[in-house]
Amino acid sequence: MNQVLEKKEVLSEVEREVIELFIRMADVLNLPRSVGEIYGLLFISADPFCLDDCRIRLNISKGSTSQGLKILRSFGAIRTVYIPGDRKDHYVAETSLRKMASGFAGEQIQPHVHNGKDRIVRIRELLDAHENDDRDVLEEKIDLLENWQKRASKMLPLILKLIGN
Amino acid sequence: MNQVLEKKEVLSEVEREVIELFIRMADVLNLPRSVGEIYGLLFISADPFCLDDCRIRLNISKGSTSQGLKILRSFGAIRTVYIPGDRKDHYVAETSLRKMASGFAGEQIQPHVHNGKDRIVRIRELLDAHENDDRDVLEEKIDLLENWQKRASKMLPLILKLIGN
DNA sequence: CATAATGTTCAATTTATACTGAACAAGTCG
DNA sequence: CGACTTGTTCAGTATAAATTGAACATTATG
Repeated sequence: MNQVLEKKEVLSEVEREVIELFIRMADVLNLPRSVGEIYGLLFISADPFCLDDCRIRLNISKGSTSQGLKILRSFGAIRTVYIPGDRKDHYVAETSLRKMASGFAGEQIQPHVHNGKDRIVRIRELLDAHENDDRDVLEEKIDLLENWQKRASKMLPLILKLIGN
Repeated sequence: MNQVLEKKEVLSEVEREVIELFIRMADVLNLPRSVGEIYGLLFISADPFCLDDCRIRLNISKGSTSQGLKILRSFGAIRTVYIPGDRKDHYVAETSLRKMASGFAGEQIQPHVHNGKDRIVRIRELLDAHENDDRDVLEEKIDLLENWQKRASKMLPLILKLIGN
């Protein structure tokens, strides 16, 4: 019976609009569309949804839904709620901007920043090793790069502070 | 003769590394790879380069180069320098983080924020028009959305201030 | 233990995006 | 003016990324 009814669960216009808003946000943040869809659905819904609820209402695949939930979990944009007597995981949207932003920063931004730092070190090594005609000019550029890098590192926590609660 | 020599201009290891760094940055910022390549090349080079200089050294197409320079110009990441007796435009990388960030914010972020604001207004209209069973809950969610939107709007200039010079 | 429920993984596919290069202005020079 | 230089545009193509769906692992349940 459940299988037959799957298609019936349909989104209201408001729900569709909200989800579209989050699709755009996901795009800006370089996240898959499906992540935006899922978060949007959970955000606008009153009750916790399980994987299949999301899959059916958004009409996306099991794989996408699983991946999307995983990503959302990874930076704390959703959390699970326990529902007695149900084996499935149920999710609700986290609504603390602070939490999500810091999760996102830690998961999706920090790695890049860190990677960049490593790369600059590597570049400096290359520069020191090689005998180069215009080393001074290059050296200055790398200094500038490093300066940016350091500023970026200091900015991140500061921005999170700014966001407040 | 120029055509024959085109291929000779080759990138040093340091140049290649720096360019790769900017390719990564471009990726984080959701910009085409070629934009990162071009900026990286201009950043690390001592002299102004014209479109063809970039194209040849990076071994990318004319179209990509033209588009890439256009994007970089659009948010002030590069500027032209006049070279007497040369009809071509010559570019150098802008190195003021402040300038670039505010250009980027204005060109690539603000439109999305603005678009989001419009969308929220639309959603509120929908909600007011429609007779809905759980309007109160939805209303609350939209309030929250609007709150985020407003905070984001206020944050942008604040962050630019933080960046400093 | 066999069956079912739930979620994950991943190769194949689809979709979105960027890149290419040739055609096309627009301007310059002799 | 006619040939050349320079840069833009855009249809076609290539590339990267997300999605699908079926196979799989894991755990529960009778």
